[in-house]
Amino acid sequence: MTQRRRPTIHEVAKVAGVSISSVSRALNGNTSNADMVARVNAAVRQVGYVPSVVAQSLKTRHTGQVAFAMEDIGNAAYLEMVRRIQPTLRDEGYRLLLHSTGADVEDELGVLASLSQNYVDGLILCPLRVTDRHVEALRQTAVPVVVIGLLPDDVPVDNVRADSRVGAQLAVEHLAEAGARRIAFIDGPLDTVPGRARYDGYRRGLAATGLSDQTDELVRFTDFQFEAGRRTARELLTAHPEVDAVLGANDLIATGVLHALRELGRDVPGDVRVVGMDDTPLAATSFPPLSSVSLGSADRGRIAAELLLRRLDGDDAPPERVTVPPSLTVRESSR
Amino acid sequence: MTQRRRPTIHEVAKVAGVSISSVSRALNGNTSNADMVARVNAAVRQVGYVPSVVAQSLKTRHTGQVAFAMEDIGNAAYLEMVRRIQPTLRDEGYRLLLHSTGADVEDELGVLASLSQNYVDGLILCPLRVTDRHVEALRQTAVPVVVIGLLPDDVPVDNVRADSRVGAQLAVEHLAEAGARRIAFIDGPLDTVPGRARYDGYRRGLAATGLSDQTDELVRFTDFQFEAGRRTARELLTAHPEVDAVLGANDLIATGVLHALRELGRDVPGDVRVVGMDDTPLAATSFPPLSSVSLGSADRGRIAAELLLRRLDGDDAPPERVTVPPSLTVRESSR
DNA sequence: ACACATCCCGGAAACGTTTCCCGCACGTTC
DNA sequence: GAACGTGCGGGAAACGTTTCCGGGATGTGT
Repeated sequence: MTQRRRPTIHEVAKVAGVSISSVSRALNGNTSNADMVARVNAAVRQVGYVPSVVAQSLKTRHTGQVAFAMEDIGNAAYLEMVRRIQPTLRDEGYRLLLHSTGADVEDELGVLASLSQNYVDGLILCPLRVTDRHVEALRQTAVPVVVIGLLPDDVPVDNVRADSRVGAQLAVEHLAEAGARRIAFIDGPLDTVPGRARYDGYRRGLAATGLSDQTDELVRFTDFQFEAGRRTARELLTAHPEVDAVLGANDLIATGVLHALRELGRDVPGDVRVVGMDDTPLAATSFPPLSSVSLGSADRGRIAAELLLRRLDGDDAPPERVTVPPSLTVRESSR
Repeated sequence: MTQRRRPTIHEVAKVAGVSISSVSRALNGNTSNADMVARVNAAVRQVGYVPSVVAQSLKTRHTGQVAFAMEDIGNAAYLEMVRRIQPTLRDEGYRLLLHSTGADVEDELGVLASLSQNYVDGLILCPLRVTDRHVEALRQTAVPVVVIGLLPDDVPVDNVRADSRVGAQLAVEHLAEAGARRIAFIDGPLDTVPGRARYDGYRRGLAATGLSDQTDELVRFTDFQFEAGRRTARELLTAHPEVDAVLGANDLIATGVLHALRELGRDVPGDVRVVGMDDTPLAATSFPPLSSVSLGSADRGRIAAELLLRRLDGDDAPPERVTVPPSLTVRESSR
């Protein structure tokens, strides 16, 4: 554990018998003298030189780092995004900084503010809510930002979004097509962006399938969690035994629904069909395997990373907006 | 989007009418002159100054960054770790860099090597396997490293480990106590660290409960995945219908086992009891809810972060080894 | 053979901080 | 009132790179 100081470019230069400028040029491929390159490389190996990225960053004004900020990496959708963002960035030589904001809007704004400390070259942000202060901060960031999620039209920032409204509609249409007539919906909180969009999609789905005489008596709002889904489904199905299909606003809720149905002795999909949303790994492992609407989390992550990379590459085209279409994966729970 | 250059400490100094040294001192709390502090702060606000962490890093020789490297963040155990590591580090002002190595040992070594680029102050590493080259690299890292997982005794590095051997043994003893006599085991690959340890624990559990006359005919090795578990369980249970309990080497495998049993028309836990390992969220949402051995992923993450923070704080006590004890959560699948 | 363009390499500045060192003003003590 | 210690603030060096610039050597065309 000898803490000898790391060799610098100066030692390399001395050993190779050249100037530090030449070392720098040789290492960065800005020289055509093959002999020089060979000598420098030999010296580098001899002294065990590794460039200091910090010094490089100071000089070149970019860090090779990108941050991804979201509420909680434990959320399956964000997890899928990270899994795609990281390799995409790494292939281009960028490191990924992870920032879980918790449900804290202040913290989210803090991330945006801290960008001017310039330890990152760019940011991918999944905001919980977009407040005026977000918009303000987004307008004047020092580095490129890509936002995943809904964003007002006039914010000049690259934007990748899912279409969970269409996704929910898709699910309702699928259920109706399979013969369901009393389609219940267990949503998350209505004052969240996805909660609202999914509710709208549900209503549109009913309208599109001629079931819109149905009032909201089959709709419940709760948390995007397993237990919440289970409890809520139990109440709903006890009060409305005529329900023949349930859409859960995410896979956790839908899995809770499956449990509730089992407890109530109802067969899935025989008595009641169930569809979830997000198409997380949970959908395939639940019983019965859960039909689920994929909102393309992985794709959104990849696209966001690609958009950001383009910006980092100097592209200054106008901000782009990409909407990833949802797709339904039908499994046994609604077959 | 005016790309005005960010103000530096020099502008602040000019506006405040003091030297840059004084600005630095005032900002870092190294001055006792309250008036000076006030003037500097005013100037900072006026010009909108934010210190460059890169320049600070170059000068102070630490970056405020810590890396966490593991195989795949998609793995629930690693995910739990990250969820604890990140806040723990953040509370002390450190940022977290995420590095998924994929199943690539070279990449893992690359992470270790890149530490000498000193863009991080420390590393938390979950190695897949520990080769001689790992040991060598770990001996001479430039920054503190904490390894989560098994590590040879003579590697002078802080180490946090689970005891998955005892964990597996715990599960077997629990199953035996509940009345099981023919306890099968579906393990991951035997040439992985956890695969080996869990197999050993399984054998010890059989020995401890007087079932060790049982040969390995009830043991299978496959991947740590859902489909693998399902397929393997189907084969195993077809060949050995007398099996009255199955231990899955992780929750994914065990969930696969639950599906297989349902397909074969066997009741859980009536005909066959099932226990998984890792106690991931999946255990609570599967049907029936899965008993599972927690290996304390979250705790391991937290402890690793705390150990690292101590090192970063300058503690040079001898390397520490912490073993987190497993604990069994009994749910319906083995009740 | 001379002028000129071209190419390489070394010196030095710059990136934006922190911190060492020193001079100076001030307060204290005799 | 002079000598001394104390403390505060400014100048400058340093962290480790990249890159601009200029000088010398080399090559080419007439």
